[in-house]
Amino acid sequence: MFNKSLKVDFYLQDTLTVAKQLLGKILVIQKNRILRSAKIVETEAYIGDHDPACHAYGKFTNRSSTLYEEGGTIYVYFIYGNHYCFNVVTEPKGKGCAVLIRAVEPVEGLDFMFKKRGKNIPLHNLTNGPGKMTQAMGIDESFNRKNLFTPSIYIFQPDYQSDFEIVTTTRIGINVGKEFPYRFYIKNNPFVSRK
DNA sequence: GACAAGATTAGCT
DNA sequence: GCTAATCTTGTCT
Repeated sequence: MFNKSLKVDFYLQDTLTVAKQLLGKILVIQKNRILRSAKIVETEAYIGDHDPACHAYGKFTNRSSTLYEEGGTIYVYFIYGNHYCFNVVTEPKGKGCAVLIRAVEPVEGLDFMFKKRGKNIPLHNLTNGPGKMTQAMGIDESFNRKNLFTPSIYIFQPDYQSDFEIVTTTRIGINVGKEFPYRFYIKNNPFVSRK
């Protein structure tokens, strides 16, 4: 399976292109001998050079330094005292761009996910939000600055996939840069965080 | 060293 | 729909 991993060229593309093309792809994590995988159903783009909501906008800090790495690097940060957010760095080194994975549809490792999220929650609440999907998949700060080209974490295009429609909207939970239509999700997918 | 804000979530009304 | 919880990061002193 690992040999199907997306190559660095995919992540070096324009950030909006990557954000849209990540929909339908499968994120795989194998850590502590437990495999879990999920289909990406919702993403948001953050673009350093003109986007005030991006952590890399107008500044190079300790936290945002990861965003200036080459496309395919993983950027994980802690927010609101409770949650991790999982991002994929895009474009060539030095650009400061990334795609936030906001929601996924569980494929493998459901036992692991329910154990992490709580045994009695409804299936559709397992991974339908940026903090929820990191908790379910077991993503924490130890993944920050790693890349998506290792057997322990990677993304691939499944062989068979039914067609889907992409919905484009503005992003959620931010106070600046609200006007940019940089959020994308798979229409009618029950794991999308919000309509 | 202090302080405010934040790419969220769960729980209650 | 509204709000508390919770703590890291960046900025200013």
